[in-house]
Amino acid sequence: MDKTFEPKSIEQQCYQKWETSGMFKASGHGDPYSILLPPPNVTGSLHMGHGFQQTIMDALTRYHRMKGDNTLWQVGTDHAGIATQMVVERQLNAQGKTRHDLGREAFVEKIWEWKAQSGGTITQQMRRLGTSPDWDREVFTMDDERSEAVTEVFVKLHEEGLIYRGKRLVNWDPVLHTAVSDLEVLNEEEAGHMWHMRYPLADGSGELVVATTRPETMLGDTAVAVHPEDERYQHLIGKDIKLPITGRLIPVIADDYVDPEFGTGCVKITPAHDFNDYDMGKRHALPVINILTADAKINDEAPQAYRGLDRFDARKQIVSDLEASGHLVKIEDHKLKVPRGDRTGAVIEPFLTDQWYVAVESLAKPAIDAVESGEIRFVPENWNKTYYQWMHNIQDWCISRQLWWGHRIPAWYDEQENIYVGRTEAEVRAKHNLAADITLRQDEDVLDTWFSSALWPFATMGWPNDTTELETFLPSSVLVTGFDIIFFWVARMIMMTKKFTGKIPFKDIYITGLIRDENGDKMSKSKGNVLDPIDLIDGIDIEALVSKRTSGMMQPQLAEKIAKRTRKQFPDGIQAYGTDALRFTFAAMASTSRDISFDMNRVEGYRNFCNKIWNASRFVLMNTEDADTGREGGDMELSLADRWILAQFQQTLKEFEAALADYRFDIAAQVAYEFTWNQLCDWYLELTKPVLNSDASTQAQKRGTRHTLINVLESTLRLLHPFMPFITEEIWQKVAPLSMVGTSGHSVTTAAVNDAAQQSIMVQPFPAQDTSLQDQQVLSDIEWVKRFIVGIRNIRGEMDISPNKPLNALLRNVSEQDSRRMKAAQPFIDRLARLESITVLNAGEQAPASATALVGDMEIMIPMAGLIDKDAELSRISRAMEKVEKDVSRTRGKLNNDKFVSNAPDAVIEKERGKLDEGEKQLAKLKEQFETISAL
RNA sequence: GGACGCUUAGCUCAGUUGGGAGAGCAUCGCCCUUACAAGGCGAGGGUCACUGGUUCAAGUCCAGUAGCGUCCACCA
Repeated sequence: MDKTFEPKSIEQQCYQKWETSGMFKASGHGDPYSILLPPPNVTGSLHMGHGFQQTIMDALTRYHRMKGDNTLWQVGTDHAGIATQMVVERQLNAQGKTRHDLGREAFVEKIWEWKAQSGGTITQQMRRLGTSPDWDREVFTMDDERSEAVTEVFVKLHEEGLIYRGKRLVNWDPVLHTAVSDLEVLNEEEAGHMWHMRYPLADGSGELVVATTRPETMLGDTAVAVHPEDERYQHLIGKDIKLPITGRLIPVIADDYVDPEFGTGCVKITPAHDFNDYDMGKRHALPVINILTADAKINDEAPQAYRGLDRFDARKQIVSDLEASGHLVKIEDHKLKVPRGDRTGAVIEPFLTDQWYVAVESLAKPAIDAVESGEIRFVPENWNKTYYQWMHNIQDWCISRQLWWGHRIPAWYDEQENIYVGRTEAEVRAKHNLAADITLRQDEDVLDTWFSSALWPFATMGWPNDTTELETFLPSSVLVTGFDIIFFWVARMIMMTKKFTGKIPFKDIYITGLIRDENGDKMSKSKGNVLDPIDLIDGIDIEALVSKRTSGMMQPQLAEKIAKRTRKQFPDGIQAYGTDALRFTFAAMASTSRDISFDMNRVEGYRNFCNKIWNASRFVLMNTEDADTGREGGDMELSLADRWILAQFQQTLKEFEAALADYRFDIAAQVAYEFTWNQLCDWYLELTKPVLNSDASTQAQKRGTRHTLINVLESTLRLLHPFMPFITEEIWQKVAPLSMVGTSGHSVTTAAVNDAAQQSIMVQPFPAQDTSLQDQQVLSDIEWVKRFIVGIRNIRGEMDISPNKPLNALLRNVSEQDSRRMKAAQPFIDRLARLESITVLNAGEQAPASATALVGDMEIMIPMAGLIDKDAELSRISRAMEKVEKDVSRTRGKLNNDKFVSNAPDAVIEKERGKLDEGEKQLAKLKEQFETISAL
């Protein structure tokens, strides 16, 4: 084995072996365990959020597969209507063309070409991440079967009256020329103005002043509203206003929606261009005058002078015209929420159009019940509040989009605009007895992408057909996703899956945090702080990184700043850390917090961890290859250390599995890391050396230690495998033949998997918990040994004694237990503390001036002669005394408190008493030492 | 306006049903000891945001304050 771990050399070939051998398939036996991959955009590429969530899903998948479950990770991609259409449109624009130049059919053809070309990117990147979904079951939201499901759901909901077509105000994106749902509109506070405008009464008897943030909409005003009890305006209610510029007459109406305190207390009402005004218009039967075109220019309803102007140019014009005619009272600065499309950033216009809607109220009820009853569980739990809050106020869902890329709506119109909904045109004709000479045209619109996503849990399992997969893998075990799509996706899946299968879509919803940059900022192209998981795996030089971050930008003027910052943060580019280090980092960061600042230092730390595993394995292999590890039998004697590491491993295993059951991947990672590095490497490997390297050890002892060494390593690799698939596989290949693997003859592999697959760690059983190995006596014995060794190391460190210099130790106040432990552990102590001799002093025997360490009541003394700096030792002792004193006085205070003694549980009091006793003894000894040394 | 979250070591974060403040990284000292310098051994470092309450006992429970953040709704 090489001296350092080189991830690049093993990962790709290892993955290929896994994939081709069929080990990613559900085994067909055991309890079903399944996870749905939230389908990424088919033409997208992997970002940190994907890497994070997919690591978690893969860890769960690999863990359950090893546990012997019938494990399926269902994979697929999403057509991502708006996003994908925009990408291809932008490519066309670069050639000076628009999609309209091509026409719908040719444009859609172009998108399919783009999909064919770049559609594999993200799934290839998932492979780099080591994910293990069943690739043979990969689906696409617009493939034939998923499209069939979409049509089926649409038609059925329509038959039940739960999908309807209606003319309403919608959120209109004037750049995309499509309606979007409420969720796709972002309301950000922006600086704007409030214009106060004079509206004269038609009879010339006076005027009122309205305040508005959108003066241009006055062209479509059809009323002015005041509060019914507003005394200032009582006399005006019912009168007519003569609208400036257009000269139209509009009434003054009373409606308690108006807040008399705000603005002037008079509100201009524009039903066609404001949601609240629209409602009020309905209440008062006001006319609805639409003044905008689909690209948000003034239309022909307005006076000639304004026609064709963009709404913001029209605003300027109208304000200046009102000012000229004396109708403008004042302009105030005003902060307001501006609605913008989440894709385009364009200001969204409320716009009156015909759209398709899902009536969600009846679907929401069972979906709420499913969470309230506990059938579906959010993790962390408090996300259910977010869910309830939205579900209880849910509005009908606008599902039609005026795009070309997506599922075409299965509705047809005849020449009289009658609507027919059906699976196909033929079905529609048959059902409604429409003669062949009646021309039908299909609805031009496509469905919201989230409509097909909502069907994911059952559409991926073959619905509407009755399949064994539906029976076996629905509901899935857990959904792993971010809180940003609870409404978009999670809620809608619950509604649709309940509706069409009667089942819940998944049992647990594990909501991950959002990965942010090292400053806690969201990663975005325009901020130039995006990290690509693949770059962390393979590394990237600074020039490539800068050009990646600054190319294809929407705002090229930011490029320079971004380049500068990038060069500062990564002067030497990014190192290649490898997949396992990245995955382990993701796992270790998956705590309960909702924002996760990604810290490059941690990746480096976990890369070092990989190297640690690598080198520990080298050590084990050096000592077990070509040696007798007990695989073929033979006498074995396990040392104290051997039994200790087995007990420690069991403890770790238990905590690890408990953490996974709670989706606490951070704890699981922490526990595994701590065991591997701080127990296995720092102590156990060192403790094997005295056995293996000593001529005094018997064959049985050496065999026992080698046996333990190789098998604990083998088990540890299996423990770590769900997080670190590659390095564990690579090492396991060398370790397994020396260990007991295969000798007991059981494996979780499916019968369909070929023999080569048997040679993989990923289909080995996960380590089994075995309480008989959790020997408390052994654990505390080694605890004692560690304290002994650390005590001496401590003296060395403080006294600047070289670790190489052999020392002679004296012991005083040695109990029977101490003697027993000494006997069992002396070779360990001699080696690790580098002692030349250990002498036990008899009671009353005079000790020379020494530096001292305490292990319980026992004193370890290193005679000072020629070694020790007196002042240093004195300051060391007084520091120790201070610590103990602080503890003792606090404990004594507690025990002197009657209320504590009478109220606290006995166990707690006992513990405190023991602590006090121990502390006082220690203090006495420290004092004695201090005096001895002072006297020198 | 409503809901939710955060504030613990220089940095990034853990801290279960209340019972002796932890990890990684960074810092300081010693060490190329035959697995590993991407390493070993040791050390220093915290008024747990603030105020009050409950309790024998509060980082942990309750109330309030301040700062930061997210989501939802929205007054033209």
